[in-house]
Amino acid sequence: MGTTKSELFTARHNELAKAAKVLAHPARVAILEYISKQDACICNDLVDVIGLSQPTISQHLNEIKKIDLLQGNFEGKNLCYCIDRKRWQELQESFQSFFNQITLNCC
Amino acid sequence: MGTTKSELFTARHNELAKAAKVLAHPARVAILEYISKQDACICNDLVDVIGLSQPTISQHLNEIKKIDLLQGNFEGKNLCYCIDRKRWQELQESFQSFFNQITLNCC
DNA sequence: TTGCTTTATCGTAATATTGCAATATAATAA
DNA sequence: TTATTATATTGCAATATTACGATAAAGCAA
Repeated sequence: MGTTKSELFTARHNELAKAAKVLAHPARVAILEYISKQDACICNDLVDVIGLSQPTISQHLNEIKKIDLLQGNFEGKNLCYCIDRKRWQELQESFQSFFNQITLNCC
Repeated sequence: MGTTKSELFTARHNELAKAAKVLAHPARVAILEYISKQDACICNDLVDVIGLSQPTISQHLNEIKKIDLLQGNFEGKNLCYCIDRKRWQELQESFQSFFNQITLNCC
């Protein structure tokens, strides 16, 4: 118990849920918003901008990376994180088509 | 520890995260999709359709209710759950504007 | 009334998430 | 070489989530 029974659901449902899980923390929403507005991003900025500790920020970045939303390139000692636009768009379309499928209402 | 530090984030970020959290479980995605396609919905259907126990379904419905996405009316002994279209649209717009705000990319 | 059906709630176990101090790693700067 | 800086990883504590059996509540059917 305590574990999601993923085997009961379709791949599409599991994937949407997985993406939503990443957005299910305000820090990650804020991080994504911040990165999306920078033309260069250094993680250490994030510690100041977000207000969580460096390990915690690093952990959140990792969650975002897991769904392939981040491209990260080391530029010397600095790490430049960017949004993977293609993946971003994919997710956008997933959410969009989920929200668009409402048709009928009985009440 | 273990608790999200909501006070660090804007209301908008917290609210988007809260909505995302509801979508962050495939059962709830499936439930919402199912309800949205019915013109009448009885919870007991969901137990068969989803494949989780009745208490678990009831719990998931409660999570969805918490963000005001469901209207529920008892019709005799049966409970008719419906999507609250207005709220649904609100959330759709929140996600849409979040995904639309990507502007620059450094990589 | 008794029994049946439907949904909600309680209690609890298993697992996941959040957060951070401490530490490790790896590159640059002096 | 020895700092210094930036990021990642480890380990752990606190809390949250997921799931379900048992039970309660509330209506209908007989």
